[in-house]
Amino acid sequence: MATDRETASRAAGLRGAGLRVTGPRLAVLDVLAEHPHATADAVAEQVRTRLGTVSKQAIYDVLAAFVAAGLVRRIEPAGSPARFETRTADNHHHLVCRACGRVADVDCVTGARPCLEPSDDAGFVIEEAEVVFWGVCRDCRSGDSRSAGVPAR
Amino acid sequence: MATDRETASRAAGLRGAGLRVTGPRLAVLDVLAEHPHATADAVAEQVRTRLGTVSKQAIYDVLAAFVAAGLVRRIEPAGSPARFETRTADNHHHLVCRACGRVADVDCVTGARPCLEPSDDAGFVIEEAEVVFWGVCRDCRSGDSRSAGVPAR
DNA sequence: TCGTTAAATTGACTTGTTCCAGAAAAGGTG
DNA sequence: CACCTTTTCTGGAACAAGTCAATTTAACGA
Repeated sequence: MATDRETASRAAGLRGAGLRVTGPRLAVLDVLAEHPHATADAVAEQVRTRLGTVSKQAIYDVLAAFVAAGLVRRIEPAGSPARFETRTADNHHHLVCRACGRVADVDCVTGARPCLEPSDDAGFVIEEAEVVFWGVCRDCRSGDSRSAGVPAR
Repeated sequence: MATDRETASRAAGLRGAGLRVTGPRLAVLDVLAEHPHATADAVAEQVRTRLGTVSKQAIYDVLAAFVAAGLVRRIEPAGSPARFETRTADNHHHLVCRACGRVADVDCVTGARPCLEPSDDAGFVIEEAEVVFWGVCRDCRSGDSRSAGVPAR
């Protein structure tokens, strides 16, 4: 749950991005601050613990608006539903657990976007390099299975 | 369409992987040789031009068997259905067009897998680093829209 | 406080993929 | 060649994630 201070700063952020300030929007930002890399479903669930009934559509709309406004970044590791995070300023990358789907952030090795250049661009104009490190997290190695998180497909 | 020679070598490859040699399997390999990065749907369509009726399930079964045997690699760029390619030996990467979804290969800059190491592994054991370069391909920049390929979502 | 317009609601729908069952057809082995 | 097993078939049903469309509700500037 957010403090008044946090809420005020989020509301300002929304206005700054030209978006109206509404309960669902503040709640989504709050949820993402607490649970980075949450799926749309997980966001909906958490928003509902704060506000009561909120439609699935509202969640998708809010997330889409945030992504369009650059307030939220959407990542979509293979075999996982889309995940959302508020860390957008830097061009960081992700570690994804093959067993449980857990996602962790890694700072970009080189700093500025696109951070990596292809050896041959095949005529493409490159905007961004996305790096995903696939592996197995600590919990899935030791406890094996039934660890927290969504199982990978 | 494959030459007899190609077909023979593919059949040998299947046997080597402990898989039976069947029409649909050879056809899928043939299609993937001609159309790297094809989606399951596109593979099905092309296989049907070669063999007539082939069920969607057969295609999914064949692709899954190939992926399990390491003969085919499955990639899943955000916003696109899964795509399949036969280039599995090297750890190369991909360029994806944000406008039309087209995928192109890029050789790995560093060579051996995992080719990149995270600055902090957060307790994960890293197996592989996947790099996706997002950009806009030549056709989508010039002709704009209606270029070949599947439009990105 | 009012009107404009963005946002939320509801519920059906699409897409990509998987699973299921039983029957038919191949492949490889002896 | 005959047999056993794997693979494929038809066809459907189910799935999860996400989208569309029409209507109602609410934010915020005038």
